[in-house]
Amino acid sequence: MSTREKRTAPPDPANLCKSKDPGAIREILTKVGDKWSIFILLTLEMFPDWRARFSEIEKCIPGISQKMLTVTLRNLERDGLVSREVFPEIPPRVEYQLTELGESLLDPLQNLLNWVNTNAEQVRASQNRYDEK
Amino acid sequence: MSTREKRTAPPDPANLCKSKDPGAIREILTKVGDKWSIFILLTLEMFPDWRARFSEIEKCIPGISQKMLTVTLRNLERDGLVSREVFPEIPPRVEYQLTELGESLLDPLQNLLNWVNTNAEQVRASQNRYDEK
DNA sequence: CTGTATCCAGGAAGATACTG
DNA sequence: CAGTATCTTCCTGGATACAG
Repeated sequence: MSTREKRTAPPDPANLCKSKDPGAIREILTKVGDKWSIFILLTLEMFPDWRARFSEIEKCIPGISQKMLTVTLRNLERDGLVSREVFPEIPPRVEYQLTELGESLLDPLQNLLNWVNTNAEQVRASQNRYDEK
Repeated sequence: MSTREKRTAPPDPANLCKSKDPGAIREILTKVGDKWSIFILLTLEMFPDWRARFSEIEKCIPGISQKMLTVTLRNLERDGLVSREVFPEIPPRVEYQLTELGESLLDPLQNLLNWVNTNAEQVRASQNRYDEK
C-alpha cells in the first residue's frame, strides 16, 4: 500500500527506466493501449472453449472495421497471445483463441480495467475542472 | 486461475464491451499506452516525498524532449494523476508530484509491468518465429 | 466468410528556435 | 529553469474496393 510519507531515497540519478527494459515496456503497453487489442482479448475470453470465429469477434466489437480486426488479430498472433486456425471449408472458417500466454495477460489487464471502472468518474471530474480554467 | 477447460457460457450476442464503458477504457489505456506517461509516473514514484522538478524528471527519462515532457505532464495533471506547483522564484522552480489518484494507478500498472518483465522474452520469441515464416 | 490492397485524413511526436 | 511556438514527419486507423 502506498502511503504519502516522506521517503529517504535519493533522487536517483541513475534512472529506473533502464533497469526495466523500456523497449519492451513501451512495446507491450503500446499494444495494450492501441485502439482494439484489449477488446479483442476481452471478447475472446468470453467465448465458450475460448474460441471464436472472425465474424463472431466482429459482432462483439461495435465500430471495428474488417481491416483493423484483421490487423490487430495478426499482431496478437505474432506476439503469441492469440492462435489462429484455418479450416479449409467453403465458405472458409477461421477460429481464434487465446493462448496460455494471452490468458496470462488477462489478470493484470483486469486489474487495470477495475481501476478504470473505479476511477473513471474522478478522472473525468478532474478533466472538467481543468478545462474550465 | 484460468484453466483451459470447456466453458458452457453461450457466445453472448450482447457484447461485454458496452457494459464496461469502452470510452473510458480506451481513454485511460491510451494514456497508459502512450509513449511517455508511464515513464513519468514511474519516475515520480521514485522521488523522495514523491516530488520532482521538471528538470529532474527530464534527466530520468532518456530521449524525452522538453515538449513531450510538458505535454504529457499537462495531460497527467488534467487527469488528476499529477499535481503541479509553481514557485515564483528566479530562476523558476516547478514541482510535480503524484496525487493520491495517481498513486492508486501504480499498483495495477506494476502488475502489468511485472507481466511484461516476465513474458517479454516469450513474446519476442513468438515474434521472431512469426517473422521468419 | 475471411480476408487483401490502396488511398487518405488526423493526430502523435520530433526538431528547432525563442522567452519570461 | 521551465517552458511556448512552429514546422515537419511519421504512423495509426478509417473508407472503399476487390478477391479466394
